[in-house]
Amino acid sequence: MIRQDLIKLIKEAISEANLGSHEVGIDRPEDKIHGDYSTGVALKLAKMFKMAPMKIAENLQPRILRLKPDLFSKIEIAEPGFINFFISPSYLQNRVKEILKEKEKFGEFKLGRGQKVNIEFVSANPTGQLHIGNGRSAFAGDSLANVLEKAGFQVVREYFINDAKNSKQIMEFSKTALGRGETYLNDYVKSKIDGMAGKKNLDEGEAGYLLAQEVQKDTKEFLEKKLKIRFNKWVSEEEKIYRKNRIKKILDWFKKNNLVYEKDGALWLKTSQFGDEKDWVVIRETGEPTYLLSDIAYHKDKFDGGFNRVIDIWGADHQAHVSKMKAVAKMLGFRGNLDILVLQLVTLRGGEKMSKRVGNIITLQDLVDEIGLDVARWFYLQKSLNTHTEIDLDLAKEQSEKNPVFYAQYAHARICSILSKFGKSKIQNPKSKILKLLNHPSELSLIKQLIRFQEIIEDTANDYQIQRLPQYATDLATSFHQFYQDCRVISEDKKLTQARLSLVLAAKIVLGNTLSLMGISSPEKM
RNA sequence: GCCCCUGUAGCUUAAUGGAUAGAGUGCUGGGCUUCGGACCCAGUGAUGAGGGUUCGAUUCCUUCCAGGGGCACCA
Repeated sequence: MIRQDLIKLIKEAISEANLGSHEVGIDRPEDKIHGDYSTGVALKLAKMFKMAPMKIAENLQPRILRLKPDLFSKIEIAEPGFINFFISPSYLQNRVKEILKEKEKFGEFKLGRGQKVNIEFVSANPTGQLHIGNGRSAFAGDSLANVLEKAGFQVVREYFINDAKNSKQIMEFSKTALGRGETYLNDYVKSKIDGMAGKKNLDEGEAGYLLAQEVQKDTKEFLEKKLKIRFNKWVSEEEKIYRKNRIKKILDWFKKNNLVYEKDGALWLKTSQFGDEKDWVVIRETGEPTYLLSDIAYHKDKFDGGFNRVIDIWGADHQAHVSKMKAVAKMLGFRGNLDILVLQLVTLRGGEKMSKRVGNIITLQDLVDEIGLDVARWFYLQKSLNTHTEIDLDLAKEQSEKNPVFYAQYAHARICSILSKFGKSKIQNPKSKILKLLNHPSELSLIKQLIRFQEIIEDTANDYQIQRLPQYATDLATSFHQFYQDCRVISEDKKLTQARLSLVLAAKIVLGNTLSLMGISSPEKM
């Protein structure tokens, strides 16, 4: 990958110049006159060595160029001490060959090689249909998992089902199931209860549990069939945590290690000794375990699973739970990273919080039916996860004609149209000599955009900022549309036609890859 | 009261401490005898307020203002 190559070269040059070793940051300047890539490392070194930054940049510039002259068309120095890299056309032209060779594997790399990631998302309470808030977790989690896989991680996608019979939630759900209460009751739940006729004589925990199973069956089908999101692992709290005595085991371990104490008739966990602000109750006065305890028992399994990263995607209402689990991870001696993503709220235009407990809900299904899966996924992904987002259903639908998703898809359809017009079978494998013909600025900037795909994967796998994907898809589509405008692909010039077809094919591969990471279709026609 | 997230063009928003803050939408004006005009090009227009750190701050620190979320022996 070019960015990693650059970092390596710059580090070599720094050490050659006896300036020690230093972290090197690479930027992608917005203005083309500052090159394709740049570094401000001379400015940093200047401070350390108390030297003029321009002097350092002037020292490094020829060294870097000498290390790999073919990579650059030039390297410039700019005030107050930037080193700007201009990538040579021949390097870029050869990347087209690389993309065509690697096809859908292009962009995969070894960042995560040999590393395992567990990512848990959605995990909605099994007391009703998914709502528009769950959509954020579903789409963000799915895309993030896709990116991590692309980055070489072995990824386990997990869904936790909150269905313990002795939980208050399922108890309440039982009352509703048996007609003794109205918690969680709505038309959908009512239809599920009606379907359970004949099982009226169940005890309270059992009735809610069975009803939850019915709901969960629908949710699973909705996720897999309609949203096309797959999970590797479905963990039922009732079956995996309670039936297998996980609670008792973890409790015994806490007791043995003196991590719990009794107070006011309840049992408290010493989370404050591990960085949390206070201790929390794990066993109630009534003798029942709290949600925290069962969540600990659940996470213990994840922590013991040999994962380098455990990622939890939670709604904003779980924010207070973050510091607890972080403390617990330390307590249990988890050596990997526990990354908890707290998603900010998705609300309606009116501002009412989406909840199964109030009426007037909009389900995720309704939303997807209304605006389409592709538009919905793009809509959710394009905003930073920690921004509170407001959905105006009418507006989302109204704007769908102008949604950027169509802009990106249109580029893909155009590509397919060109390829089929020429005849796919007549496209030859590109030779370097032919690819040298790709010299138009629009051709070269399209290639630059294509190889950026690897950087997108790397950055997103590290910082989880998935809004980068739709952003990139838009940038890539723009580069393609510009190229299309400036460079006629199929022409009398047979060699140039072949060269440009190769580039078009490469664009199809990368754009298709990007859309598929987002779970968005790549139409051949629109 | 304490903790978390957010405040950027009219609207929706982007930006690992980098150079002239980037898009979409809106509005104004241009562009196809030829591969899809759902396109391209140009113009318009923004960092809530004040301090601080830095060669450089949308980004880090701090005070304030505004919105949202959380602070349970709920999940």
